[in-house]
Amino acid sequence: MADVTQRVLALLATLQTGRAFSGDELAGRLGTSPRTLRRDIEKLRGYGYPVQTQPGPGGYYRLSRGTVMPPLLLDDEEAVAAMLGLATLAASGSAGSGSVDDAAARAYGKLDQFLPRRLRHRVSALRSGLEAGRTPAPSTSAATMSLLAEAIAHRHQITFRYAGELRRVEPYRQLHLRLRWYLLAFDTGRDDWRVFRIDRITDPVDTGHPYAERPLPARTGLDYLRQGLGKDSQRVVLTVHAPLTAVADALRHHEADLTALSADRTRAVVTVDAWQWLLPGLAFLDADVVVHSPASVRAAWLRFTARIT
Amino acid sequence: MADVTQRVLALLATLQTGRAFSGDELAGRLGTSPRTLRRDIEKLRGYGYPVQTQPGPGGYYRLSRGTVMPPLLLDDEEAVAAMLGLATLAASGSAGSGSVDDAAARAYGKLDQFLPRRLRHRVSALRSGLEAGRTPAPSTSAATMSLLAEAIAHRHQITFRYAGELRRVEPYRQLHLRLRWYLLAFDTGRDDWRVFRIDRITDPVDTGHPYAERPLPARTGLDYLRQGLGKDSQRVVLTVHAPLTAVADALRHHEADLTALSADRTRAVVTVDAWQWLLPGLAFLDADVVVHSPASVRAAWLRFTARIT
DNA sequence: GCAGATGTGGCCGGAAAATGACCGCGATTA
DNA sequence: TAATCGCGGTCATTTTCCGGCCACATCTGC
Repeated sequence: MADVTQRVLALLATLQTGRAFSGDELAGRLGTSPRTLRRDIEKLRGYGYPVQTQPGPGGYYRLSRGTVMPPLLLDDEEAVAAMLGLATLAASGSAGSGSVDDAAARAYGKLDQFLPRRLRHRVSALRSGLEAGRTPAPSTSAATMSLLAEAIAHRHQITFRYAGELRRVEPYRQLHLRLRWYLLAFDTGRDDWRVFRIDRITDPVDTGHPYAERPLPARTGLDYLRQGLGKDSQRVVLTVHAPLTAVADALRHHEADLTALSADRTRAVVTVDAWQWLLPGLAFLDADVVVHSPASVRAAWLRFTARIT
Repeated sequence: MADVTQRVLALLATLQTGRAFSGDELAGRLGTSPRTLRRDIEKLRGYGYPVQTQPGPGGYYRLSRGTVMPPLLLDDEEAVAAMLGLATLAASGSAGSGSVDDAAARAYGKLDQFLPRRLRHRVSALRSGLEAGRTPAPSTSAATMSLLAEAIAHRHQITFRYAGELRRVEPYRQLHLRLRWYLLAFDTGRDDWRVFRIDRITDPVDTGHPYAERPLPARTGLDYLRQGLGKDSQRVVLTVHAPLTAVADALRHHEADLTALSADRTRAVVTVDAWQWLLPGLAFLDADVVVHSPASVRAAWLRFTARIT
């Protein structure tokens, strides 16, 4: 890709996903050197796109929210991904009327109308050859998510019923973690931050009442959610003698942070409620495993292995 | 404005209005010569943008999107579902370059370009309020899925490498089950039906060689897959050094037949798909366990304990 | 507080692309 | 039939781009 324009377009498309990317990662994706990437970023800034950066370890580039984009096209892979996304979403949940899975199933049926003609045959081929099994997951209402999104964008307080109680909150983010959707909000009644499961929210109402934005309680909403979910859980550090991809597969149901130590050794930092849940995945993986910390898990682990021999 | 990228971006923005522009007008707006404008248009076409032109008096350039694609097909819920589907898909996987999750992330960033104007603000509100955490999962290549889809649609035999071996198969369905994608195909080498994990398929090639369709081995592909996954269920016999009631509790999720050998020793005959699933229950139980049969499980069990110490 | 990771931007020289001018061609319209 | 307007080849010149290198600033984790 020795074409600046195309590279900048790709850079925009990548940044627009909202994720943060490290310089090396972006340079790798765009097939160019870090130096050139910096120049491209600089160029984007020159055009008025607000690219945030953060130096230091864990540094990143990220596009500020809510900026206007030039028209970007879906390439073939992206079109395929769109279909798959809808297919998998349609397969998760209860298919109740008004649920996102239901809407996804409908959208899945007609998305090809939106795609460039060149891709239509490909997408229809994809559709005719797919079968998706239902993955039981909490079913979320599309209308609720949409209402929440609007309220977040306009900084409007909302009220809703949750576990029988009426709440009034300032909504900040909708978070997706482990197949579930959560709402991060400041609960004006409790005067503190709270995370709600969106599938349990009923009767949401946008009060239209504006609120002043507060700083997030953590660097990102997900960090806060993880902290909360992780209260009762532990970070287990292990080394597995298997390639990263294999480990990712084995631990796909867990919250894991993986690092490749070498081609066939992987360091995993897994957050789990109980170390016992790690066992099946590791057993299926059939690879040597060493637990490093915490000491309590290490001890329990050794005790267990002693007991089952 | 001696900057190609900026000029092309401006050109895109101008054309996005939907109006038709004459070459001279565009060249004037962009402050360049008609020749260069033509080159820019050519470049846009190269990127896939459908720019219509018309020679002769009253000739023009125009972006054809909007007239060709009726953008009113998705209702609000469906648009939301599409975004969520992409966000979910983008969050699952390892984000390797070329994987579907990566493509989904990019598509997620661009989808609003394809929605009716009425929905754009809604979708961009949704996007700016979303954060999705990564769920480590096997990463599937979008290109592979797409190739498989084409082959299925055209009933072409394909070859690919799987676990080191070269296979030649007649592809029938791509199946999604429990966060994984599978290919149901008739393996001409083995002369039988087989299910392959798509993330483990490499070097797929559409041979172009047609095949005659066979009846599926089950009512649906998923049925067959489920049968296959459950085919290996076996009776595992073990002795646990714990009271029967405790064992019953630990194995409550399994199909188990228990006998009290003594007050604190219990014989269990459990039917499971895979012995690995027994591990958490036994680990929570925290008691000595001995596996008696089958021999294969006993061997695997010992192997596992050796590996995790 | 220090070490290391990561973004920043200046500089350099060779390589590559962009530019505008000119031209003949073909399609379209009046 | 003639005028208009997009198309694209060629060419010499100018401009930009690229990647490597470096010194520096900033931030995190220990």
